Amino acid sequence: MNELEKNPIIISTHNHGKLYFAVGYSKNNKIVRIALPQKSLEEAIDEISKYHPNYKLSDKYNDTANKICQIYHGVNSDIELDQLELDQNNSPSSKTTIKTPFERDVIIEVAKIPYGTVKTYKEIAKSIKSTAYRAVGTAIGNNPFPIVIPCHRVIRSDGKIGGFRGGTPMKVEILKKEGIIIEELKNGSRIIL
DNA sequence: TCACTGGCCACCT
DNA sequence: CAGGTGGCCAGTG
Repeated sequence: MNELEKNPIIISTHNHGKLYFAVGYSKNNKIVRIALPQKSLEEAIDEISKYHPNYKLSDKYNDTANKICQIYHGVNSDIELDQLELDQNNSPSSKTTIKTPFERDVIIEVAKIPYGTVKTYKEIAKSIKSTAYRAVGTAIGNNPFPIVIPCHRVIRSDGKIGGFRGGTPMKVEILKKEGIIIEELKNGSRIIL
């Protein structure tokens, strides 16, 4: 048990229409986890508390939660990487934010994808000098910072959308809001490059 | 150590 | 284009 384990994280939330957003902060002012939008406040909080059961609610970081909401809705904005806790040694929970160097490399690479553009899982793998395409997908699936780390901008090599923790439809929705043209096919949607 | 499991890829009908 | 198959490779238990 490290010292941080005793300290609760702080969860702030934001509501927009029927969607609830939540963000978890460690004591040293770093984001440790972000929740994809949920249909209720409880669910949004739970998305974070299940990884960090020791938490307190606060409005301290409501502005961040609001910003995450805006990014979700296609506003071209970003949150600096240094606001995120990317060091697995600093995790306030035994369920760490980023578990391995591989995951960290993937997350950092995905962070570089500009607004309104996409990259493939294969390209991400190549960028980090790896051929582990599938592992890249898994790592992105475990991304603790959805929306802020734009995992929705990573698609399959054949142009199809690929998976998303919040469901492929949500991924499609965010991409459309960023201005990406998507054609509907019988067996799923496809990006028009 | 071993057997699985994936937000995948390439190739084949 | 739509399915199916084998092959990858990092994590997990």
